[in-house]
Amino acid sequence: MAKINNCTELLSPEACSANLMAVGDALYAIGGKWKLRIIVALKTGSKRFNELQRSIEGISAKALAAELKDLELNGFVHRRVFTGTPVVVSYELTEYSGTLGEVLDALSSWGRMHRETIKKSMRKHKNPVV
Amino acid sequence: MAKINNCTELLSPEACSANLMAVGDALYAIGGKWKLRIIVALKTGSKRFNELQRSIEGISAKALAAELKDLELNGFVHRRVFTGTPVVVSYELTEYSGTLGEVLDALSSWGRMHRETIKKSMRKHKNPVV
DNA sequence: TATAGTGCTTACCTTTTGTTAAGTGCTTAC
DNA sequence: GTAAGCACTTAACAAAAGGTAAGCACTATA
Repeated sequence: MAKINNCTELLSPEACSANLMAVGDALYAIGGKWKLRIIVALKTGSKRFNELQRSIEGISAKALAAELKDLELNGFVHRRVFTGTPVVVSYELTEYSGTLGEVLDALSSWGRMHRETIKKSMRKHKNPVV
Repeated sequence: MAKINNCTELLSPEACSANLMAVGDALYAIGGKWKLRIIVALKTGSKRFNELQRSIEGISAKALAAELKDLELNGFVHRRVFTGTPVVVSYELTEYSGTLGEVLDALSSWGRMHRETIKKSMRKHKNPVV
């Protein structure tokens, strides 16, 4: 009610366009449907291809392969091949992907909060969809 | 070198799938190419439609209109109509979009850092593209 | 002998996302 | 009188993203 909220702090136009560029850069690198999910999934430690696919609901082999290539190219993920039978390939986060810590924390805690908010507003409207 | 980095802190599988869900929820609400940029652009205060379009490089009127509708429906943006000639419509952030503060801060500071990293690695490889 | 698991790749197709260009109806500025 | 600005909307189209199903070459299991 009488709470001072962040959105009342106005940004200067210069700070705004600098932020727009920074957010644009970030989205360019880690935007899209899958990249952040893959990184989150790898936070439990290294995973093999099929293991990853099983832990990320809804991703196809094609999408996973393409995203992993991209993430490797951009230095977020390290691909390690164990020759043997069968050949095993494991993926793990690089040190650089550790710089995403704050982003991931902010995003996941916001996601949790948002889900609660939605649930509450559904109860309020007595409209229990699904 | 000997720095302890975040990515060595492993998550338990349960925490991981909870995080996957939370990040998924967040991406569902604010993912995509434009939503966060629009919110950032509105952090300078309310803006009219064409003003917004000018400040967000590359967005078309159709995309902007669609995203604004979505943002309004989900409670991030408030649409205010001033009847008169010509009719003026202004968009501003709601209090709820203030909850995205940490996400936006984390994302934009990471974006800045990432741009510097890329620039440095380009200098290192003596490959000054563009 | 057949099935499933290993890590992908390929061809084909659908869905999503986005663009451009035009138009609407009204007004003010040149 | 004509152009431009206001806030969009629509149609037609193109590009990007992503899904499905099959296949590869091999092995362990039933």
